[in-house]
Amino acid sequence: MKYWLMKSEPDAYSIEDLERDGQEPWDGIRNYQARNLIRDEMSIGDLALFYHSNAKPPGVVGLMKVASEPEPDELAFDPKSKYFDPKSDPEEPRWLQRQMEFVHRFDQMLSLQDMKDDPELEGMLVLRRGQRLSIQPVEPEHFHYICDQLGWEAPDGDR
DNA sequence: GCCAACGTTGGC
DNA sequence: GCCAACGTTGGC
Repeated sequence: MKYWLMKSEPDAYSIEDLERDGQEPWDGIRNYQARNLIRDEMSIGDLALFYHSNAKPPGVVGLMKVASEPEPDELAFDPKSKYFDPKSDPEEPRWLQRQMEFVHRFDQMLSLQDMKDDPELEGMLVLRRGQRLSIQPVEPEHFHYICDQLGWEAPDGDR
């Protein structure tokens, strides 16, 4: 199993929204590096940290898991969508999404500042200045450490 | 609102 | 293939 960190602006889609919806297509990815990760590297059942970006403060707020194989991102075909991409051919979709399933909302957020202040989390991509990738791989040690900090115990088999 | 860090585009 | 211009992300 691999571990991920996935960003969303809470104004657009928050952990509260995912808790309510249960499952949501993670669409609107328009970066090739992120697309390649969801296409090639993710597997069903992988766990992801839900990260609120552009928030006050930004940070990790919950957990979700990958709940589908890659699917075409239909927004790319919709001229009315802000994610419309005329270069994405429905016969060979350029942009992909995964269904993401709600797992847990932490009682407390682990803010970006908290993470920067913790030497245990040194090296995490999200801490790199100017790092904009909206889907990032997370080291298992970092993932489990964060869950421990937030009082969430992984089910048997997750570690 | 500012700006650093990139990714993308397009002229050449 | 190079690179300048431009656009976006996202912390602050």
